[in-house]
Amino acid sequence: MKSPIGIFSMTSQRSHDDYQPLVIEKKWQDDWDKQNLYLTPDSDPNRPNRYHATMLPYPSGDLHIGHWWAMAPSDMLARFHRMNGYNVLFPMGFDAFGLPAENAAIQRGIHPQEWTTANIERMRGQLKRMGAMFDWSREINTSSPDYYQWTQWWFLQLFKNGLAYRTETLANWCPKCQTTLANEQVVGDGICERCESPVSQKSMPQWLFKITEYAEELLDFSDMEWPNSVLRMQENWIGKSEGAEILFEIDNPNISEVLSVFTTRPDTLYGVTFMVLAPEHPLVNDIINPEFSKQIKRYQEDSARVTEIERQSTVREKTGVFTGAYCLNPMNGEKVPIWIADYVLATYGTGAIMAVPAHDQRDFEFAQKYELPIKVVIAPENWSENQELEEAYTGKGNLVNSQEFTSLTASDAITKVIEHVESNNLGTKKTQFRIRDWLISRQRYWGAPIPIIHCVDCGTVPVEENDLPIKLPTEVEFLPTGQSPLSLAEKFVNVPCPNCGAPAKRETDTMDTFMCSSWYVYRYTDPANITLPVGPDATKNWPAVDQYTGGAEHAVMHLLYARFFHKFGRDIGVLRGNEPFLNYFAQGQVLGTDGQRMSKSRGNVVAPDEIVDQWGTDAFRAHLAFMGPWENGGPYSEGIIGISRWLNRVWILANSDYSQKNISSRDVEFLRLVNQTIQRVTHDLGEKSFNTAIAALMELTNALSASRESRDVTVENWNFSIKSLLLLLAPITPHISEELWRRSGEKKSIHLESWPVTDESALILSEIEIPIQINGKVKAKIMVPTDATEDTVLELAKTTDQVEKALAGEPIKRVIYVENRLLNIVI
RNA sequence: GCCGGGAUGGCGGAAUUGGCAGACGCAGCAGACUUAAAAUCUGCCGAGGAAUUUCCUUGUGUGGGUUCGAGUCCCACUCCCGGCACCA
Repeated sequence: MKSPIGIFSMTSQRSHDDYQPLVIEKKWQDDWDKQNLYLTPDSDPNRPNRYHATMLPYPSGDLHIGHWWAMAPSDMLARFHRMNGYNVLFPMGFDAFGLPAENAAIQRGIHPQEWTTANIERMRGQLKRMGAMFDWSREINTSSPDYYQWTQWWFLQLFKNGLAYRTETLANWCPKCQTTLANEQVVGDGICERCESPVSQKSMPQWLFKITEYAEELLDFSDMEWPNSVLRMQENWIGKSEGAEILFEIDNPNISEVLSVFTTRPDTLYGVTFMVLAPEHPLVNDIINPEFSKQIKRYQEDSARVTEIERQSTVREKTGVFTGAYCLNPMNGEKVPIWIADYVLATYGTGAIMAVPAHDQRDFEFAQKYELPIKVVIAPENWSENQELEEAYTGKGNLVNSQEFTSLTASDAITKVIEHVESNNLGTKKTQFRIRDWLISRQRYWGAPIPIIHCVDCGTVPVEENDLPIKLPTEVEFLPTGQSPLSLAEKFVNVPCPNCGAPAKRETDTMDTFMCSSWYVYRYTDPANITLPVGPDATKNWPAVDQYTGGAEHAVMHLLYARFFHKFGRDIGVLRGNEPFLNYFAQGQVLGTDGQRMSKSRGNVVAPDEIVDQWGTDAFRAHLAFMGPWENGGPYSEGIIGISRWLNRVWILANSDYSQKNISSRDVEFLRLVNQTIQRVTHDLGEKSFNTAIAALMELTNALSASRESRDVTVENWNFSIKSLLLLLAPITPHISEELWRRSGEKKSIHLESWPVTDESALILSEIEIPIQINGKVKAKIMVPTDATEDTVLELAKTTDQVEKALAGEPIKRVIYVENRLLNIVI
């Protein structure tokens, strides 16, 4: 592929120079920088604030096409709103802590700090070449002490409010990254979100945040305009179930503990024929009948060896063993055998279930395998007593075999049974969530240290806020050993207890990097604040992000954590409002031209720098925006040549010395098209439909080319159309727009101009072409006055040859006329 | 299994409320300009047919339906993508 740029003939008869994007792009980027064009004031008396943000990049080394795909249209959107009279904040920064820095540093034998700083330098330059309106005065770097001091501050607030706690817990352990992971970071069939290794389980003391405290509120999406798919993902992840916790007495006078289970189907309580505990359930060892202890032990050991992935496989055949113990059904006192089986998860509900094989497929399969009784208590349609089920019946129906509850509908019975157990202290109504607390401990080096000191006498002591930041020591051996690298840094670890002064030890785990990105959008609004992460003036000016953009792969990670942080921040009086991101738009993912994910091994990586070198930033921006709907993503298209041709035509048009040659009546039509284009582009950019906005601009360009040839509109109208075109282009292709704007004699930047307004009166038509259908098939098209009545149109239609022929004297049964749309004659 | 989204020419895609399917662009074909190429400009471009500047038939994943009229609404299904998954 050879670049057409810069090889245009110099001998052409054109009166202007050629379009050289690289030259003008550099020129204007420097100029904008010099005049601080994109510095955003905290407020502006004449322009309401509007906050746009796009997810900040991880400084991996090079800006890749995914960054462009996410950020270039985001910039167009921010610029569009800026031109529409808002004081738009559109900041940029770097999410700089995290494993890749550490891994790269280990590979290259340099410090993660060095690697990160170099990458940020490089990527900042690449971002500047994008020509976006980023306000660089507010740039943040989450790995700088000025920033992570406040990440630590957030930890302390969570700790002081009882929402951060440390506990020995089974955690997801990535053997390759040598660190624990949050549930949200384990993807697919139990693999690490970062390195794609299979994740195992490991028990160790870990710090967690009680995101579960906010589970209910996190399900309230009422203040948010988000894609439905992302809301449903969060909803599924939070996983609310309503039901009851029911208490079963153990049938053994020596045991005082009761067995508690969670069920969403208290209506099926009379159908319980056995109980199942998870193998790890703490009650197992207490209730076990000694005769059975050997096989129970063996089963527990076996299931501990089975990986979490295998255990959660739905196709795996269910296994279990009888404990020899029984409990009593609280409704009727029936003796119910207690089993253990690993299809019951220790980590959900109470880690124990009441099994109702007739109405739960899993219990049904288990009962069949171990020949346990199956008792129907909800009658399927046309079911007769003692008829055996083929599978569990989970549908609606009325209760049978359920004493006083018999013949109630299942949904009524749920309420009645809950009332019954509550009034008899046999259980309570209960809402259960699937979401677990957020595990934030990482046993790696390149993260913010957790500001906690462990003292033998005082226990877990928070660092004084005045002592922040707790700086990450630089002289540390950070090779992954499974042990926190900070634990080897003696100077760091050994400190006096802030409480009693006795020798104590610092916490040596670092924080999950998702903590850094949970609050970063506020820091942009108040980047220099030295007393708070964000001050009250800033939250007043910028209470929330009005428009957030970024990939949906963060649906249940970043986007959920940030909502949790915001609600917590509100509750401690630091933040305003209920949500961090009022509008969120998830752009799709760009793939290689082969439709596969871009990767070096596949050799299908499209390098943005090369494209910019060859075609220019403006062409690349417009090309990305023109490829298709932003939310779809898809294979990268090679067709940037089309955009390049178009911009070249714009260049020629705007540089033309236009003079009118023919007096005509085309001016009305011409102005209509210009105004229609203003209307379409305004609508489309507002809807983030960049591809159709560009199509409309191309149509206008084509029409202008024709008018340039025919030279039959006034100079005034011509100039108006060119200015309109440049203004409409400004958010999409900021550099060529600026160059041509200034060449037209304007002294101020086009990016300080207002968005053009549609002249509605120019859109009014006196005549319109409408199709004439016979039985729904188009037979003719006729011009009619826009205010024509049905009768007029029908008479006009009848006079056309095609309609006359098609009617062939048949009587007209019916006429449908849609004003200014169509006429359909039914015969 | 559950939740969400999708399927339109050779390709990317367009189509306010049910109202002319295929805008805009790529690729392709033909032409103008040119010594030539690039650039620029013009025309053609879903399929089949009539023997062709026009007209007919057909056509938006499949099968039904509603309607004067369906890419769009309803029912059933197939395939693809994303998420969750023994969650009681």
